[in-house]
Amino acid sequence: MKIEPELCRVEDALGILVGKWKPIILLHLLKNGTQRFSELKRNVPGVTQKMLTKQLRELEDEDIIERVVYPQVPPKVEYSITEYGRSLEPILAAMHEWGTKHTLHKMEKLNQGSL
Amino acid sequence: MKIEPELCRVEDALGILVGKWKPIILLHLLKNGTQRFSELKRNVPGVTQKMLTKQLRELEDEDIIERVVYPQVPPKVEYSITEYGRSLEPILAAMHEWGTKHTLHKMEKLNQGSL
DNA sequence: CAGAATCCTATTTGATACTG
DNA sequence: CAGTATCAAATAGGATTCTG
Repeated sequence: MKIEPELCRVEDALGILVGKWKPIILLHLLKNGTQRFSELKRNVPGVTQKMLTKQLRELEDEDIIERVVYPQVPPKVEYSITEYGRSLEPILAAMHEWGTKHTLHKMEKLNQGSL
Repeated sequence: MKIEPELCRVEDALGILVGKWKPIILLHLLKNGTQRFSELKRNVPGVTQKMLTKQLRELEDEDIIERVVYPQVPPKVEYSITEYGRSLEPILAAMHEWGTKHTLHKMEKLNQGSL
């Protein structure tokens, strides 16, 4: 690698991924494809409607996900990853892989402390 | 890829990288090796002493960077990336690369709007 | 169903002054 | 030089209620 700190664009990707519920939202859309608001709400345990709406809007504003409203009663809104959003997948995968190892790293550290 | 949302460990890496000054701090340490507090302060434009200290401490707590204090007057404290911290480099590189493309993406979007 | 609106708490970041 | 300490501002997150 060679990233010049002055030309750093790390924040662009980071800013999009940051948000308490964004990674899990993205993973669900990546895995399951299109999902309704209520499906996401079920699949993202603990999220409130307000926060789910907010995080979805922010992802939509960045063209990472697409929002389709079906004009009917009761309302139906579907969310899906855009092609552009799918380009974040390698980053999520890399972080997930790192996190898996990180869990081990922390356990080793704890064990050292108790020896 | 195949990340099961239920087993998601994305947050581990994300949590470490999140912080207004952390990416740039890491890039400087990755590029320039060991650096003193005052050097980092110079190299990270706009950061206050308080925030620099805080972000460095958090990275240190996660074993991403190492802090070495030389017991002398005036004080001298050096920071460097740990081997473990260096394992984050591919993630930073991936985000930087994505961010570079993202800049182009945004420009295209703006151009579309003005056509 | 998929939200919008309001109110509230918690966390993050920053400005400034002080210190061994 | 490399911090601490204090206070204030900004942002993120959450609980609850209401609605087409």
